[in-house]
Amino acid sequence: MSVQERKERERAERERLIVATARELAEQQGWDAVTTRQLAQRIEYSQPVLYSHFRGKREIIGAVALEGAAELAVAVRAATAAASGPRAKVTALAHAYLDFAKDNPAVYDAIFQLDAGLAFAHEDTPEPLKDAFAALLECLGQVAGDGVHPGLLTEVFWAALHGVATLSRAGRVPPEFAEQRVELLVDRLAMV
Amino acid sequence: MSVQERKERERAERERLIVATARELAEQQGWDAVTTRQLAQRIEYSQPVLYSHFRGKREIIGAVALEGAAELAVAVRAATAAASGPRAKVTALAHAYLDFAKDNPAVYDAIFQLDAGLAFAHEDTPEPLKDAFAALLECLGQVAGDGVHPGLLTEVFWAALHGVATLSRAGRVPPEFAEQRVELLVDRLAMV
DNA sequence: ACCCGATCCTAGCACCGCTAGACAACGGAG
DNA sequence: CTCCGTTGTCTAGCGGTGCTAGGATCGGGT
Repeated sequence: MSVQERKERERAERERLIVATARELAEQQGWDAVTTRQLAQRIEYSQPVLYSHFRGKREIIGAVALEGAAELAVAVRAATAAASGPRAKVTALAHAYLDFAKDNPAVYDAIFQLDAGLAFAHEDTPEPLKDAFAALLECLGQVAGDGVHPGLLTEVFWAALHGVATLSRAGRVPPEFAEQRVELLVDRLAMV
Repeated sequence: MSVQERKERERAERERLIVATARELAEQQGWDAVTTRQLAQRIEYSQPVLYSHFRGKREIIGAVALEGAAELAVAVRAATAAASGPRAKVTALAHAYLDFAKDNPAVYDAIFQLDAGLAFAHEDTPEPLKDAFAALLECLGQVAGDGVHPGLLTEVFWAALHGVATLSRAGRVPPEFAEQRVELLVDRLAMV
């Protein structure tokens, strides 16, 4: 059955190629430029090949989103682990989150902005998404303060970060006071 | 010149019809259903007529966005004016904002989510957008606290509201604790 | 009454996501 | 070694999108 195994390996490899190419193209030229024709040409296959791996374009975006969510969780955990003291940890988390959004705008859009057919806040939420939320919760749950549910504070803090991320990237808020905004968020929302 | 005036009036009337129809269709069936063909059919004109009023679809979305921003400003001002005391005013503002987002999802998307080619945070920002921000500033500027720039707090509070609005509408956060989230936001971000 | 400009529509372009059906390549059976 | 059947891939095309060129038609000014 070595033949079949080889084919499966090649197939998995090609699937990774599709996702990586979609991501790369989206970061370079925006998601509008990620058409099935363009994508097929870049991976040097014809369009229908895409549909033998994914049900449609949405599912490709979804794959990029899951990959990105996993990376976001890693980035957040690394940042909080490197900082010492609750306040520094929360500040590091905020920066890690906002930096991820700034450095990977297309991926961030795939996760949160575009409808990639992802379920959230249910038991059938994909693992990477739950894990990304868990990464936030691990840090923020410790600074919720008395009488405040850790999950609730995490949701609100996350929402605030998400708001800052999207509004600043869309130019809806001036970029020069980014640092002060983070400070204000940390000072007031977290009880440290 | 009465003839020319009548024509101008009819033209302005038709422009309003286009915007109103686009908005209605978007709220009913989502922006995806707002195609130039569908829109043209609803106003009982052919497609090219749309392009004699607007440069393209983006500009139509932009018109809906501006209309919505003006309404949002009105709603926020009405809510804060009706409440007495700083804390009640801020809470009312938050509810007015989130209710607007919930009740007019398509319009809210036009303002903040879709790229309608609108400039923000510049001097050439359209008046309704500046005014909507001013409406937030009028209330939140009074609860910034010592040493915090009113504009900065307004931006952060606005971002938090925006985050809550988008994440809850996309089902990325459970709906049952909406009230508690608002309370937490008001309690911590505003100095009241 | 005629002309001419404004106004509107038909038809079409290039692109999109997606799919049916033809075709080739290749492992396994006789 | 040959033939068959499956598996995989491609070409071609469908119905849709935003947008526009060019012709017809209507109506006010002379």
